[in-house]
Amino acid sequence: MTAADRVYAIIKQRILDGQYAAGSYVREATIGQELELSRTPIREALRRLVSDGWVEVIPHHGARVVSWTQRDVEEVFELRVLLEPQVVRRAASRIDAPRLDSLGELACHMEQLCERGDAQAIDEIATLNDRFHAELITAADSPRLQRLLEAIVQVPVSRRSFHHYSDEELYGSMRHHREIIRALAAGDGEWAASVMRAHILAARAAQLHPPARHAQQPRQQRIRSAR
Amino acid sequence: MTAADRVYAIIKQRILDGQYAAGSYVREATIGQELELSRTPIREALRRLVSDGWVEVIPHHGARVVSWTQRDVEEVFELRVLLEPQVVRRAASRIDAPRLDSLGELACHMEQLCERGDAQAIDEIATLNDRFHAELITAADSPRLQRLLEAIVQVPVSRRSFHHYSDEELYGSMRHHREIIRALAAGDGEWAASVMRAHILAARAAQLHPPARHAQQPRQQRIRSAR
DNA sequence: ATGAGAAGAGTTGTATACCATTTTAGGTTA
DNA sequence: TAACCTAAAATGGTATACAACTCTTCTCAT
Repeated sequence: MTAADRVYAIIKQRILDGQYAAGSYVREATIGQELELSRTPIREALRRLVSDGWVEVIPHHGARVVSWTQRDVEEVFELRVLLEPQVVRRAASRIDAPRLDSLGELACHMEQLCERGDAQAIDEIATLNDRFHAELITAADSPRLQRLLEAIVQVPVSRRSFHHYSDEELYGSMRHHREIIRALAAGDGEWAASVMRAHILAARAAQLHPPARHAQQPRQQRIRSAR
Repeated sequence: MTAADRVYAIIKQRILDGQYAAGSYVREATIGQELELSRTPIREALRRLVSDGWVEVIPHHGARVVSWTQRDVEEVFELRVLLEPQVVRRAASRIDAPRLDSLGELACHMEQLCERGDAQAIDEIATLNDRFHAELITAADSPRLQRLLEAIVQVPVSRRSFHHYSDEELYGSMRHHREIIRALAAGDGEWAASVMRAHILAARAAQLHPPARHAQQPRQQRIRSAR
């Protein structure tokens, strides 16, 4: 692992932690002194962060942590609604039994974590959910599709989205996972794509309209205790 | 504009021109001497070209211009079929009169060039077609959608595709342009998206199955003289 | 008081140098 | 002939010095 790799990981982590706030500048010299490195590896790390969409460079002025507006989030969901169904549409005719089993285990593990329901469990669900989608992308076997999705699905958004979920939304998400697996096992790409589309649209609804949940809170409680 | 930006643009252009053939190596030292620059900006440009998918790096050996397989072309069309309709779906509710006029002029100009039909005219059509799509993307007003399309629509493919067109396919393409404009003028995103989808699928058919044209050559001639 | 313009600080952009690593080609030896 | 060794060539990674640019601030004339 090179110094540039480490710098890349460190800066990215600090952006995720909120240590580097959106809109603030990441100074090459500052990081360099702190990590006792020259500007060269820092620059390379910053360029990679730019191409990954984490920071933007203003020529001769600096690298700024990107700010996410509501509009940005909507744009990403709009594209995910197109691309993620395509992932499973392709995967349906290409996935093999071992990977299906692997998906099943991930779904099972996520469901168990759902039962716990605490904040840490939510975090773990988010991690497993990422792996679930990553498995699907691998099964889809389309490097370009993978690249496009990696380019737009920024972890800070997807990671936090689970915390916005109501119990109903969370369990709905788990049911989607199961149904996607069934559709893939059946080799039915359109079925899988439809479920995935619903899956993404549900995520968007939870992300964009969290206040609506409050009015339904009592009903969710009933559903939760009913399981 | 920095030197690295210029190098990036120059190398990309040379790949498009065919000056740097697929599979050939882009040597840092060679470009550096030619443009009278050090390796630093060249390296930066090459890294960006790698992350944009134009070249690939063989460790310790060099940066090679990527070769396009039939599968790559299919992958790109598969993604364009998803993304380009989304462009006009968005544009339908956002486009203004001046831009509609501009699209009309481009369509008009392309149709005139169709009448000529020589190789140079085809080249000019390809250029105008690129501008047509670029106008649509601007009207769609989605930076991410634009970025994704720029990332996958490698011009060497789209540029040459028109030369594969039969007359029938070429005129069909022109009719698509007109119908897209009509749909946009009507503010009907789904109509526009459907036509665009057909537009891309037609392009794919022309690109992937050029031999099929030969059997129809006489009929095409008739159609051409019939207009 | 206000606007234009210049100077300065701060920051990035580029050149150059150094050594490590790897590949490749060529030559040597058994 | 085949295996091995060696040297050249190219990139990979980093450090350092200097050039160029941007933005701010201060001055000065109106």
